[in-house]
Amino acid sequence: MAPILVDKEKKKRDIAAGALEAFLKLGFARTSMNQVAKHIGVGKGTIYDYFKSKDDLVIAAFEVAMEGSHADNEAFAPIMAIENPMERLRAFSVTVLETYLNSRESMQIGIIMFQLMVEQPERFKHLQIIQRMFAPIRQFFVDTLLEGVEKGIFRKDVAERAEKIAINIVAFEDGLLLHKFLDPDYFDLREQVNQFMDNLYLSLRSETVEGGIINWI
Amino acid sequence: MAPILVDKEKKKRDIAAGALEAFLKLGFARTSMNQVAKHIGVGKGTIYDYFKSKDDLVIAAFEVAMEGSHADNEAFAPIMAIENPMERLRAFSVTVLETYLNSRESMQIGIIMFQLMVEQPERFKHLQIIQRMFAPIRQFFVDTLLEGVEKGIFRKDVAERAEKIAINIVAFEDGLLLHKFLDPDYFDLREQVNQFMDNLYLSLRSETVEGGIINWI
DNA sequence: ACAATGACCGACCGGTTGGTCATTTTAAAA
DNA sequence: TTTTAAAATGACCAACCGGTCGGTCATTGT
Repeated sequence: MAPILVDKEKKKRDIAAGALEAFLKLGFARTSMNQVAKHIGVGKGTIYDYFKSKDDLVIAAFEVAMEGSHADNEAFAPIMAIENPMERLRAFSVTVLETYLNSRESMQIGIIMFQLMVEQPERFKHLQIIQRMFAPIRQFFVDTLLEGVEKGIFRKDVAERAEKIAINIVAFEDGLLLHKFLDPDYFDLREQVNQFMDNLYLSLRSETVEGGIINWI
Repeated sequence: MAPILVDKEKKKRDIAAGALEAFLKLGFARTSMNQVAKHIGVGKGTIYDYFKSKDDLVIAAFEVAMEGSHADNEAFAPIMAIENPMERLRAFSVTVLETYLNSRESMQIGIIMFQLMVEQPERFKHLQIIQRMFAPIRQFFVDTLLEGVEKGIFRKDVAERAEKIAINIVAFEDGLLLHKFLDPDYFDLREQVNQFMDNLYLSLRSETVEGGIINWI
C-alpha cells in the first residue's frame, strides 16, 4: 500500500541545488534540461515531476543560492567586532568585494540573476529578489552609520541621511565590482575602496575630531 | 566579365547595423537569424556570405553600436561649456545617467555587451571593447579634474590622483545605474548623484575657498 | 505471493535553431 | 543579344530545444 516515501521537499531542494550548479557552468540559456538532468544524475522526467518548467527550476535554484549567501554572515563576525564604525564600514566593504571577486560562483549567480532580470522581468518583480538581496547589506550600513552618530564620530545630520548614504555606498561597491570584473587589471580594488572611504569619512565625520576644528561651509 | 560590384565593406556594415536593430528588440539569444534576415530585408544566406556565424554578426553589430555612441558627444556640448569644473562634473554625471536610463536602446546595448562578455569572454578580450568604451568617459573626468586644479578650485594633489578619482566616479555611476535598473522606484537618481558629488567636492576642493579656511587633518 | 502505489525514467514529440547550398537573379562585358 | 560570374536567395537540414507520457521499478501492506 505504500512504496518508497521520499521527502519531496528535500528532493525538490536537492534538484534545485543541483540545477544551480549546472546553470553556473554555462549560464541559464546555454544549459539544456538534458544537461541539468545529467549533471544531477536524475532523469529529465523526474525534474518535471518536481518543477513545471525550466523557469520554475531556475527561480528555485536562485532561491537556494540566496539562502546560501545568508550563511556567510558568520564569515563577517570578525568585522562586526570592529569597534570604530568607520573602520568597520571600510573593512566590510573591502571584504565583501574581495569575497565576491574571488568566488566565481558568487559572480555567476549575480550574472544569472541579472540575465533573468533582463529576459523575464515580470517573473522577478513580484519575488522581490532584489530587495531581499540588498536590504541586509544596506541595513548594515545604516546601522553602522547610526552607531557612528551615537558615538559622536559622525555628524548628527548623518542620521537623517543614513539610508541615502547607504544606497550610494552599495551602488559604488557594485559598480566597482562590475568594472573589476570587466577589466581586472585596470585598477587595484582595495586602493579604490580606500579612496572612496576616505572621501566618505570627510563628509561623515563630526566637526570635532582629533586634529582640530573644521569649518564646514 | 564583371557583374554587379557591391561595396562589400559597406554592405557588411549595413547588415551589421540592421542586425543591431534586430537584436535590440528582444536581445541576442531570443532573436533568430531568420528574424534578423527578415528585419534587414535580406536573405538569410546573404548574411552568411558576410559573416560566418551568429556570434560574428553580433560582435560586428556591437562595434557599430560603439561607433554610434561616439557621435553622441555633440549632445554634451552644452555641458562642456560649463565654466566651473565641479559643476561640469556634476552635470555630466547626471546627464549621462539620465540619458542611459531613458534610452531603452542604450540599456539594451549595455546588457547585450555584458551577456556576451560573460558568455564568451575570450572573443571580447582582444577587442578591448571595455577599454574603448570607458576610456573617453574617464578621460573627460581626468581632464576636468586637472582643469579644476589649474583654476585653483581643486587641491593640487588632486592632479596626481586624478585617474583614480575618475575610476571611482565611473564605478559609482555604473553601480547607481545598475541599481536604478534593478529597482527603479527605490531611490531618486539625481538626488543620489548630487549627494555623491557633494562628498566628492569636499575631498577635492582647494584649502582656500569662499567661506573660510579648512583644516585638513 | 501479490497487489498497490509513488518514484523514476528516457524515448519521443512538435517546434525551432544556426547553418548550407543548389538555384536564380542581376547587370556589366562581349 | 548573349555570355558570364558575382550576388542573392530561401528551401532544406541535422541537431537540439523544452516538455510529455506510458511504462518500469522498488517497496510496502495484506
